[in-house]
Amino acid sequence: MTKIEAGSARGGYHHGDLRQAMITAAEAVLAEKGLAGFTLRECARRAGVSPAAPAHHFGNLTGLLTAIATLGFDGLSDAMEAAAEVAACRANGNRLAAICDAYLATALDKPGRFRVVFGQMGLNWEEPAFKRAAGRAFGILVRETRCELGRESGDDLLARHPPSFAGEPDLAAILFVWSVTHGFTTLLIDGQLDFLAEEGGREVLLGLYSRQLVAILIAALRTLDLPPPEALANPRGDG
Amino acid sequence: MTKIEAGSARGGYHHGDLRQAMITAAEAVLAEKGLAGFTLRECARRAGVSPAAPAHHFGNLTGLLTAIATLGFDGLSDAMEAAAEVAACRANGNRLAAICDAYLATALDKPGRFRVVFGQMGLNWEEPAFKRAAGRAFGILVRETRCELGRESGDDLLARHPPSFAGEPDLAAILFVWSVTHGFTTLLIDGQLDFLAEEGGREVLLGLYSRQLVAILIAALRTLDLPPPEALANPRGDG
DNA sequence: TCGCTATCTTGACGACGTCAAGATTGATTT
DNA sequence: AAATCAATCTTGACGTCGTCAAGATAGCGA
Repeated sequence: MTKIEAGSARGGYHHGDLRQAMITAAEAVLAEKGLAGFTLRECARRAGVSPAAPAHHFGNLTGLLTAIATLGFDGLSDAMEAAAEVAACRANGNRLAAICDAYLATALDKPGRFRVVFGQMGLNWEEPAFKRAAGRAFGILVRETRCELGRESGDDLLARHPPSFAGEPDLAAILFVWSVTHGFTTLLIDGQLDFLAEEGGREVLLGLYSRQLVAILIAALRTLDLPPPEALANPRGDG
Repeated sequence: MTKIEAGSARGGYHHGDLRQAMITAAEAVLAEKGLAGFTLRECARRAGVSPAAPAHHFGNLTGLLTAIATLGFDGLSDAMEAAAEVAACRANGNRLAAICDAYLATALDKPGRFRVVFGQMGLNWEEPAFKRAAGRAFGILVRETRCELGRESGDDLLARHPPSFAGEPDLAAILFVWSVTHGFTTLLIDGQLDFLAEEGGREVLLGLYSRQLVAILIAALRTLDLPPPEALANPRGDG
């Protein structure tokens, strides 16, 4: 249960730092029971507080989930930055590949938190801290994808107000990278690939992802050398 | 509300075809309120039946969701088969690209149903009908990916008992296709890309997916010409 | 016609998120 | 130092949820 000592911080009526205690409890619940068993009342119980107390700090359940999701985006950003840094120091290391690996690793490390971020629980996208965290994570993806494509790190896409990516030539590549990474991660996390790994466990799939899928992704970005987008326009002929 | 006429089929105490009525009601609820507002009681209400009635047909909420998910997989399979058929008849049509488009289109057409299939609601994977439907959908993906790769449609991967894909050389390509498609679909459905489409709406992103992302995917499969897997082994040099 | 069994209702249980009203306390002001 | 105030937390309640046990109903075969 990992019950936080009841009424911690300051022994009595007032908790002292309930906001942090709630977040800690929430992460513990997510780690133990996953998103399915996640409950506001349970988190309040672990924080040693009545069910109505968190309302003053988070408004409602959505507020708490948004706070968790903010942590999730920040954790994702930190992991990606660290992985890119390590890869950059290694000979033949690839920053973008490292980021893709870090994305999956982060999700596997804290699946519940990942599901809060990218699930369908309805977060508060107007929360400034949350918006900032999400923008940072996406910004890393944008930067590293363009770096891999050999682009100069000219204008920061996220700095535009409003962020209009309509004419951005690299947007397709960026979303391609994100789609592969997020798609595989989601499929694996949600158990959709379990029927493939009955004997070998998840290690086989992890290796497949890290060694083959990401390799295909990187190779595709390199060999195709996408823009100008006219070169890609309708090679399928069914439009 | 689209309330089904109370106690339909046969006017009285017994409904007559409650199972189908519940599924119909469930799909209506999903279409109107989405997965968030989905409730067993609400479905029973629309079917004109008490909250405990569905238990005899579905066991519990998971059973109803599994039935919906089975429909979801079947709808996905039907859409992919039809799209592939159409693409095959067109000059320069690409079956795999058509399948990727159909995947996204199906999800956009019935987002609630899609979220039941691929969400984290906990389905009953032991249900034979559900397993069969899921296997059919995955089989289509396998078949079309191998077709695109120029493989002979030799052994049916899904026919193996148990289905061991460990040594399957095309598995990476198959999962790559699924990851791209599922990843973009999930990101779009769950609103993660909304901040990109403030002015252009979703049409811009749809066009980007259909014309560029899928094109990159197909081109990658063609140019890379993956196996033997040794050719791909560790081109990143960080393993 | 008589049961038998599947089907559906009723009533209840505990758990959930949330709200209104009241209690408590730390901080600010006088 | 005393008084005041705003923030914080509790209590109790409301409606809704999924699920269960027990009883009512009705289609169906013997």
